[in-house]
Amino acid sequence: MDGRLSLMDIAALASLIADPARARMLSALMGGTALTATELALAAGVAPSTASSHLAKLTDARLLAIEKQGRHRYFRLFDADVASMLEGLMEIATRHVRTGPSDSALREARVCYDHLAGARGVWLFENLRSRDFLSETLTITPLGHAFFTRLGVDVDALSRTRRPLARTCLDWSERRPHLAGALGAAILQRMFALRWAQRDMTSRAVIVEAPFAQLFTTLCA
Amino acid sequence: MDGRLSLMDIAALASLIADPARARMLSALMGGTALTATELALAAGVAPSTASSHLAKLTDARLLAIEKQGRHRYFRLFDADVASMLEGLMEIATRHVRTGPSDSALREARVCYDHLAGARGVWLFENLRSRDFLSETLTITPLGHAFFTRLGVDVDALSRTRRPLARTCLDWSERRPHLAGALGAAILQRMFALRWAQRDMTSRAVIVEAPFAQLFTTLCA
DNA sequence: AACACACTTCGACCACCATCGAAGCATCCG
DNA sequence: CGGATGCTTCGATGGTGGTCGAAGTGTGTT
Repeated sequence: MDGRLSLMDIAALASLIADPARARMLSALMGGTALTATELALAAGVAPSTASSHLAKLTDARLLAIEKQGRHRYFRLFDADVASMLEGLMEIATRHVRTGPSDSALREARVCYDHLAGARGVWLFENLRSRDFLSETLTITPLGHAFFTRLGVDVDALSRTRRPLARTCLDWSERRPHLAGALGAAILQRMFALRWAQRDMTSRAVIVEAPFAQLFTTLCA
Repeated sequence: MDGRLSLMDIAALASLIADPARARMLSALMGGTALTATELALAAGVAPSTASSHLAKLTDARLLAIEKQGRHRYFRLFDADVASMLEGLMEIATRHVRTGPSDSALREARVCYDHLAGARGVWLFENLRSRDFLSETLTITPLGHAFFTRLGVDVDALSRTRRPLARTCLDWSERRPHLAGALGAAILQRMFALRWAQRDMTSRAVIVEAPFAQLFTTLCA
């Protein structure tokens, strides 16, 4: 609303997340896809008017960003840092819970904002590192450039964007890093396009096709 | 209270942090030193009875741990993961605030739970990496082992503890990683012992002595 | 044994804010 | 130019939870 950048303390930020309806909205948006106000109202289980009030607050605080499109307003997480902060909260919130069967799929593979997380995400990152496609400082090596191009990722186009190319993000289920940033997002997109994986429509889970590891390894050669 | 591990959702966790008094307590404990209930009541600006109620909730949720000592009860952050989660919140909460003069000391050097953060913390970590004292997977190299021993850190003793030896922690002011884990904590301890740095008693700030970088470099040789 | 100190429990009070429905705007469609 | 859809604003309501002081419990001190 007001254009000024708001000074926020940690309590004010936490109170935004502390409301169950808002938390459900944020969780829904952790999937990375932008959703309309109506969809978010449904996800949160509140009336449209209530949802509207919540969304205004989250947008004001720059936790969410709006993309207007026709008569729809699509809400998404403001950026990957917000997603990362939310993952950090989840890590603590779920730390004492021993994995129930319900979320085993999430632990296996899930979307973290716009890149791959979970066991498969960590596996992917460690593979890229050990094959020397990514240097220790997370720059793309010549070897990696060739590989990503084979995968269908336009590395040069990515590096022209303002977004950092490769970053790590601590995985709350594996407690080891996985790949984030523009490259992480692009890889997941290619995985979907190549049918190596597909989204579960009802959650953040990603269903990775069985021969994924083999396909990946083949492409490396 | 109850011995069972509580299932918590992200909203419940956030609501614990959302109260201003509790947030002030947590911030005070980010300094790493354990504090008594009375001290925390003072820091939060509430009556002892109110503070007691807050502290019970935070302890129940395993955000805090208690150390009984005589007729005092010392409260501290449960572990480094909790501290890291709080840093993540701070990163988002302060992201649009351009550095006021008041916190320039904090940006320069501060305690993050029990290790060094801020510009000096990031500098330290990058130095240890580039001198190959720490490998890319954050294990201690033979070269590093010798250096840390010279510094007065008993690496072998540290590696016998359950705590991970070296981890990274994203610095909210620098937005690059600094060193956490048992090694990070031990190094800061040695810096205090060697008078390379000293704590500011009123905040998380750390006053690093001017010749620190030179002393450090000399020891590397 | 008596006192002082550190902290907790209890009960009453009050403020904040999430919630809803109804009505108001805005945008697209026929 | 209606009419429908998507979303927001407004006003009223109610519950949750933070707050304090006073009294209670336990632990050292003299």
